[in-house]
Amino acid sequence: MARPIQFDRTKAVDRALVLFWRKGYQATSLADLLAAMGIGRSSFYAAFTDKRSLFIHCLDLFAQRTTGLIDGASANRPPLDALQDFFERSFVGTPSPRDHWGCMMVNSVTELAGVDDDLAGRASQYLAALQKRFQMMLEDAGAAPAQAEELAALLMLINEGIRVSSRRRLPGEQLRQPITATFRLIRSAVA
Amino acid sequence: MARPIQFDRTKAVDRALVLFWRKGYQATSLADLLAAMGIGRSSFYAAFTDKRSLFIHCLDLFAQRTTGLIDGASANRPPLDALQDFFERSFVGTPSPRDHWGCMMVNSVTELAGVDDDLAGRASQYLAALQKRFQMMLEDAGAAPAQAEELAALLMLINEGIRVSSRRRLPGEQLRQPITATFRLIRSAVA
DNA sequence: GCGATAGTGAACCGATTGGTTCAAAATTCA
DNA sequence: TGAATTTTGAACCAATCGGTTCACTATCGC
Repeated sequence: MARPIQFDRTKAVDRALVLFWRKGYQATSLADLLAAMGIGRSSFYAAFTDKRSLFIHCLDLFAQRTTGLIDGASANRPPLDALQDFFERSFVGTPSPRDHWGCMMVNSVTELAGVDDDLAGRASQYLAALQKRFQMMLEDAGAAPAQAEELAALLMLINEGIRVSSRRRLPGEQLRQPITATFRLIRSAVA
Repeated sequence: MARPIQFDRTKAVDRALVLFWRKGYQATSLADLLAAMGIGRSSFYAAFTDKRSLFIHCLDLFAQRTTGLIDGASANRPPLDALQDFFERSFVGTPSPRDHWGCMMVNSVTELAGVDDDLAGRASQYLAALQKRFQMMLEDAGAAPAQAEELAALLMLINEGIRVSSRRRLPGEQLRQPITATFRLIRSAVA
């Protein structure tokens, strides 16, 4: 009865990421993690130090993948189109269950602010970096620096709103329309 | 040394509400609640049944007060002005610490979706009711029904975004500007 | 083959979780 | 005043929390 060989680290992290994403930090127990990752307690602590450390790692990974998602949409396309795509792709045409998990950074901020300010601050920093990205793309689209900053702040508000709303399992229709309206505003302002 | 007489129920509930608002459901322990409310365990369970029941009660109260806040702003004023006030009052000119607590309904949705769907659903319902309120005020301002519905959805997105951002302790400047921009859009669309 | 290393499951740990019990004390009403 | 009724704190409960220890086993380099 050959015992399962050494576990696949990246796959285990992915499983953990999904759990943290869906249920948040506190509601994800060690037992949940071990079951999902398919490893034992001792292996867990040997490989990831801590529940908290693993969470930080997952949050890191999530942020990295999110910016990667923007990069992917930016290939050879007008910056505004890519930006709009980033928002619409999140829930339109994606019948994936992820649609209802929101954004791990937004979730972490709301769950952990005032509880674990270090973790919440990390998540907030990643969101700030994402917002800077919005800003740069708006400048690429021809917006003046001050205008790009203002519009990026508006986009981040919309982004946070979308992630919260998606957790509410609201019909996608209610999300798509405000996005197109916002981008109509942006395009007319930039042009 | 006269023992303190029977505790003030409404004051105790208020203290609990603040705790739940700031730290969320899970991170608020019974010990936290008892200390803040100034009562003993047995009194707690006799009066409020449950931690969960008390939370529901507080969430209820929060939603009720939020709509009350809109009503307060609506007295003898153009509906759009009142609506805009509701958004700007949340963080401008209010040096209160509440500014950084966000919205208990938004917090509850993100924290509890997928963990306690009953509680999360309740919070979501209250948000939906608030959105209906937005919609009615937009209609009062002269918007066509379909347009009012769309703009209300946009406003709810902005609202959720603001509450998340306020938890991040972002400078109020970054919130106020997108709001005025959004209302500029709304006013031009409704007129 | 062998020794070193890495990975593993199970037992165990103290602390904390939300919740119950109960006798004593404070209040109410006659 | 004295009996009935609330209200109270403290002790207690099982369950779960995150984390550690350790002997055993698979793997890898030689």
